[in-house]
Amino acid sequence: MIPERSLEVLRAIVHDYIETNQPVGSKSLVERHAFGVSPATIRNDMALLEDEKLIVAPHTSSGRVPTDKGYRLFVDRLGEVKPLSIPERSAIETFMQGSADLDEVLGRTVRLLSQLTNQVAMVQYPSLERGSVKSVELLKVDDQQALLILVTDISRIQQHLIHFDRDLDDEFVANLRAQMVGALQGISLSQVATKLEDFASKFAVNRQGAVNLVLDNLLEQVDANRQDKVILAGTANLARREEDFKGSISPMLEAIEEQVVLLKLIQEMQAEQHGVALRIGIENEIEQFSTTSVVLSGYEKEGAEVAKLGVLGPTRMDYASNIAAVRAVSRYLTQALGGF
Amino acid sequence: MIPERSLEVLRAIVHDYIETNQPVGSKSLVERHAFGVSPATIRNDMALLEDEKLIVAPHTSSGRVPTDKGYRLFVDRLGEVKPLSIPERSAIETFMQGSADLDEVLGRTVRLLSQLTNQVAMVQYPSLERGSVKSVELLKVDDQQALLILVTDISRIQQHLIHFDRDLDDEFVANLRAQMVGALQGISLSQVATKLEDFASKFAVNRQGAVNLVLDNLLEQVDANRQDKVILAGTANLARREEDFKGSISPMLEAIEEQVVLLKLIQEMQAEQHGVALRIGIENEIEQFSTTSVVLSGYEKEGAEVAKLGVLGPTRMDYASNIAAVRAVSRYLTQALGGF
DNA sequence: ATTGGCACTCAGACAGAGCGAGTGCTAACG
DNA sequence: CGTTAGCACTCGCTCTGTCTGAGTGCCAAT
Repeated sequence: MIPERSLEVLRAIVHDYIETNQPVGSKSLVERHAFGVSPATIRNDMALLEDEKLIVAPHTSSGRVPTDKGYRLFVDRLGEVKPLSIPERSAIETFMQGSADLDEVLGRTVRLLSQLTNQVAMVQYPSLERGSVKSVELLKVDDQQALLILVTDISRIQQHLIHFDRDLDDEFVANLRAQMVGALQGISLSQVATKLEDFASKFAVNRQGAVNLVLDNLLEQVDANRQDKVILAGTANLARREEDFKGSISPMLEAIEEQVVLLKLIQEMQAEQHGVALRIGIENEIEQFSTTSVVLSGYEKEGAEVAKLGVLGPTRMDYASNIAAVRAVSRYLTQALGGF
Repeated sequence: MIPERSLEVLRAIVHDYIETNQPVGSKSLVERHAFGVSPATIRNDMALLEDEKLIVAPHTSSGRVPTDKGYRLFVDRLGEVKPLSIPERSAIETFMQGSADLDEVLGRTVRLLSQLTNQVAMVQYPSLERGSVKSVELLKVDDQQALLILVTDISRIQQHLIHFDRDLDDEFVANLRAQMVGALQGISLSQVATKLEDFASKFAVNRQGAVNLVLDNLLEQVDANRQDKVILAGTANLARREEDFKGSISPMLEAIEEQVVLLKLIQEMQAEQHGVALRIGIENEIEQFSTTSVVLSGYEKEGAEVAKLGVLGPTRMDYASNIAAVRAVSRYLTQALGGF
């Protein structure tokens, strides 16, 4: 429906606007891109694009700026994904090297991603919905305290110190531990709650208080696994590109600080093409993000997607390279997680 | 040396400027504060204060603004610490309630402090320089992996998963664990390294590789304890008060994201009066913070200061209430830590 | 020491002019 | 019929000049 050349014009507008941050006019357009036609012709095309709400003029008789819809068309049909440069690739590789535990890997990943894109980067912790219990431990630390440890199969380890109101005896601790291991080892996290229902009844009545205390803690840890978490890096990049956001950036900073908001956002977004999910400006239902775009991609562990990672920045962003970066980093992360 | 009334004038200037964010002039000053003298008199006093570099006129013939030196004199000699309001106190108390482990307590604390002050709040993790080993555990997780756990007396718990290149046998693990517990339990963190020097030689030669792997991990954890960490909240408050910062806020956001910079800052600052350390504007040697003030206070565990907490904001901040808030929160935190 | 008076300064608000980039329309062209 | 040149027009910017008001410093009088 929209003629080929008009689409080329749109591509050129998006390109130039991202580069210069100025509304782009017909004349400069023909100067910078060899269209082989005159400005007047381009103007006709631009009028068409404006009718389609793909571009808009900030004020009468100024150049045009892509709308959210324009960006959308651009990424869906026009933007090739820029492959990463060699230095970028090697940066990723050195960054990922020699990381040990999950926290560290994810921490590095998020910083890497923010450096690569100059945007705010976010990495969601693996959801352990489908995870399973690898091992449970109960360690007596001193007379009234014990450490409960839960290791899941994605090598996430959590521990929690439990205070008892009576002294613990070794035998009881050992017994309780053995029972828990027996009941839980290998089962999936979602089944833990049901599996533990009658658990306390196996113990002497005067012990049940302590047993339940431990079980409550355990369930809390399982729940903490289910309830996701996001880490961020590069918040300063928001401020650096403040001109790109209409109003002030403080509502956005606030929203970003709210885990809940971010998680909701991440939850809602589903991958489109290239295995990448993208929301542009107003497409985000969240009001604070109406001038930002979000690029997300899932990453995997043992063939199954466990969580997402991506960047958040102004709608006027370099989609081609950001999408490429997010995709590449998610692949490297998947690869790194394979090692666990 | 500076007459009493001139100091009163300075106090009034600081007060009004903090409130209005406008350079304050002689006329409005006599209107808002019952000095009982005419504007002309105040002008003489202001000229004096200007000679002393306590205030400065942004441009010829405008009102005056306190200099960093002026703020300094203000807090040192003039500002009474505002006691917190009842709602504020109860907010602190409910906030602190029902927190379990250290991470959670500190997390709540930092958010509380940022809400209370409307500034960027920071809480340093307890330095374990003087901490000691409460217990060490080594748990076999599967054939080739074991979990090394270090519990210190401030109830900070760290764990790390170790991969071995050969299968582990239970006996070896139990033995190694017992040896480590025997050697380390109760000794201070700073002594761990020396204590372990000859440790590996007690084991069979073909085991020493594995032993050293574990020991290296352990030392790493001890080191991680020494190397401090800071958590932040309320970064959005920076953006909200952007007018207060000369240039852009992005260099500051960057500096804040750099743990190293913050830690250096915290390290350098020493408590002055009221048990609170204060750096105003240019007093911070760190360039990015030359338009910000930092209020810090130590918090304690078992009578000894273990780390610091505080806020960071524009030099034009309400020192009286911020100092009060930092002090109060640090006390409540000290109290909360007593429970561990 | 304090005060009233006065001349002076300067940032900020306001208005008008000129510029220039860019547009939409129309008529001519291949 | 798509393309183009020409042209009148629009409107945001920038520059300039003017005015205003808050505020100052100084001086002579109290």
